Amino acid sequence: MLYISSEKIIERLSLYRRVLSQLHDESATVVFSHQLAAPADVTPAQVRRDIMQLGCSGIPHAGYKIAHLLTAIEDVLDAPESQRAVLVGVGHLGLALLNYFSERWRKLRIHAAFDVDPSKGNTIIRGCPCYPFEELYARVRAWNIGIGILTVPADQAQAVADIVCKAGVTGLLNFAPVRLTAPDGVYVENVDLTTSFEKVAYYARHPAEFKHIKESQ
Amino acid sequence: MLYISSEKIIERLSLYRRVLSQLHDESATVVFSHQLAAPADVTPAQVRRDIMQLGCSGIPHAGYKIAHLLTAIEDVLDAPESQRAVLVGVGHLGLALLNYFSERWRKLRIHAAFDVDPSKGNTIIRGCPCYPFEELYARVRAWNIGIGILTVPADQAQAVADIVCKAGVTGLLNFAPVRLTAPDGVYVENVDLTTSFEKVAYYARHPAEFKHIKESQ
DNA sequence: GAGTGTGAAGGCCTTCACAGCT
DNA sequence: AGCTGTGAAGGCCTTCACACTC
Repeated sequence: MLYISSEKIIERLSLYRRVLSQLHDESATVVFSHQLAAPADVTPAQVRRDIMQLGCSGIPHAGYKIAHLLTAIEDVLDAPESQRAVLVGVGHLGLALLNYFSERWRKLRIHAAFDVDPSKGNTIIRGCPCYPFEELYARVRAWNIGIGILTVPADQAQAVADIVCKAGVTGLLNFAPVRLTAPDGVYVENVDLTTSFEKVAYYARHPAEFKHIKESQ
Repeated sequence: MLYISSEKIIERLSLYRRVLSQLHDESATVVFSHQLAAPADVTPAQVRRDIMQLGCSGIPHAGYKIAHLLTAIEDVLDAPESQRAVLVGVGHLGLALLNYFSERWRKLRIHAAFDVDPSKGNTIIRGCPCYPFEELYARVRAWNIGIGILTVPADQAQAVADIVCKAGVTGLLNFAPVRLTAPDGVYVENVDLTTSFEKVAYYARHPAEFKHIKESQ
C-alpha cells in the first residue's frame, strides 16, 4: 500500500484518473505526460513526477501504459473493500450529490441520506434510502461509516458535524458556508461556494491578474 | 483600487469577510489576528500579512477595527458597481445555487438562468428569471454579463462554455467534471465534486497523513 | 527524434522571531 | 503583558535542463 503525503497530488491523481478512464474507454493503451498535463493545468514534468511517486515507469518515446496507471491510482485512491458515506440534508444540493454519486463508483458511495423533514423519512431517493434525522447517530455508528457529507444550512452544520464525528466518521465533506471544528483525526474538506463565486468574480474583473496561470499549458 | 496577486489571498479574504461580518452583526468593533486565523486554518502571522497587503493597520494590543477591515476587503472583492452572472443548467445543483446566491449579495448576483427544458423557459425561479437555452448567447451579450456558472452535464459543458465565452464572459464557474478549455483572458474556476469526494475518502482512511494540517490551529 | 527520469534550481507561500507600540 | 509589523528563514511545490532510452 502506497501513501501519498501531499494533498495536491491526491487532487491531481483524481484528475488524471478521469482522463485515463476516458482514454481507456476510447480503446487507447498508452498515454504521454503532456496528454495528462493539459487537462490538469500542470506541466508535463509535474505529471512525470507524480507518476514517479506512484511507482510507475514509462517507456521513453512510447509513454505510459494506461492500464498500469489506472491500477496504480486505484491502489492509492480507492479503499481496498468499499467505502461508504452518509449525506445529511436532502435539499437541492443533497439531491444533486445523490444524482452525481449514484452508482458511479463501486468502491465509494453514498450509503444513506438523512433529513429533518419527516416526509422524506423512510423513502428511497435515487436508489439511496433516506432516514429521519433522529436516526443519524445510531445508524452511522452501527454501519461503521467513515464519511459524512454535510448539505445542511449553515446554522446546523456544526451540530451535525458533532453528531457524525461522535458516531465515528473520520472525514467530512462540508458544503455549508461555515468553518467547522472537528476532533483531531477527522479530516474536513470544505467546498465553499461563496468563496468560489467571489473568486471568479474577482478574476473576471481583473483578467490580467492570472496570466501566469494560463501560460502553464 | 488595490490589486492582489495571489489566489490564496483572495480565498482567505473571502473567509475573513465572513467571520468579520458575523462579528460585526454581534456588535463587536475590534478583532485580533488569532480570531481570524482559527476559522481560516492559518496562523495569526498569516492573517497579519494578509491585512498588511490590504493596506490596513491595527493597534498593538487592541487588534484591528472590524469596520476598516470590512471596507478594505470590499474594495478588493466587490465590483465598484455590481456584477452579474448567468447560470446555465437548472437541475438540482442549479436550483441549489439559485437559492444560495439569491439576494444575499447586492453587488454580485445571478441575473438570469437558462435551461434546455422548454417547461422552464420564461418562468421565474427563486426570483431569478429563467430563459430558453437558445437565447443564451444573445442575452449574455446584450446584458454584457461577465460570469458564467455552468451546472450542466459533463458532455455539454464545453459547448456551453464556448457560447458564453464568445458572448463575452471573462469568468467561468464550472461544476461539470470536465476540464474546460477557454480563450486567453477567461478565468476558469473548477468546483470538482468528484475530486473533493475522493480526497475526503482518502484522508478518512489515512487519518495520520494530515496531522500537520490540524496542528496549524 | 521524441519522450521519460530526476538532480538541481527557482519561486511562492508560510512561519519564525523579535522589535516596537500601548 | 500582549498584540501588531515585518525582515529573515524555512519548506513545499513546481519547473528547468539534460542525460538516458527506445
